[in-house]
Amino acid sequence: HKEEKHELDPNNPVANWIHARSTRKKRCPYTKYQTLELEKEFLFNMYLTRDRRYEVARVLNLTERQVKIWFQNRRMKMKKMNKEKTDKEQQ
Amino acid sequence: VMILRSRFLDARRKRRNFSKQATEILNEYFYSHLSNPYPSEEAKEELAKKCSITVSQVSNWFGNKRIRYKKNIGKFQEEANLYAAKTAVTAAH
DNA sequence: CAGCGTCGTAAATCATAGGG
DNA sequence: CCCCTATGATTTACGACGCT
Repeated sequence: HKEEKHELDPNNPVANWIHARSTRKKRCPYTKYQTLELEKEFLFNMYLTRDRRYEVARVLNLTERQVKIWFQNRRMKMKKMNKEKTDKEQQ
Repeated sequence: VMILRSRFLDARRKRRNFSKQATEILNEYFYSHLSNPYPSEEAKEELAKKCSITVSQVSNWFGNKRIRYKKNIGKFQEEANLYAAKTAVTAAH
């Protein structure tokens, strides 16, 4: 399936690859404190209510969008870890 | 305590480079699908089996390869020619 | 339609393996 | 042994699509 922007240049082998849009925000590594607090919140509940999201974002000086996406990524990470664990147990 | 925990978790990053044969298989796929180097889930499973690595590792390898290739195509030109020639020989039987 | 969910990925960064 | 860079893994940020 398609994702993000595709360039249109017949001669370049990379032309039809997926490319991030130039408007995408550059990845900004979170501080140890921010990550620790996010992990604590995740331990409390894997899914955020709107109020918790607002509060966590305010305290950590992140946007609500960043907090929302952090939780989405964290759930995918957990899923991956669980999969690797069960894969290992199955031979 | 958290320091010890983070050190433990970072231990997951302990790794060995993939075998020469595995890298060979991955590169053959990459360069023979250069216009669309996005293996399907099934293709990833097959590659993982052939390379004796996990599907996640195959995904990581392609993600890293695509970005690093794109960032400096010139640096990979020799490698690209090598695998292109190899594929041509295979196709010629 | 708004809005949050997953899935797969880009791109940057991390941590170290390994070679000179 | 000491750099140094190549390499595999992890971390942010989205686009595409799903469901309600």
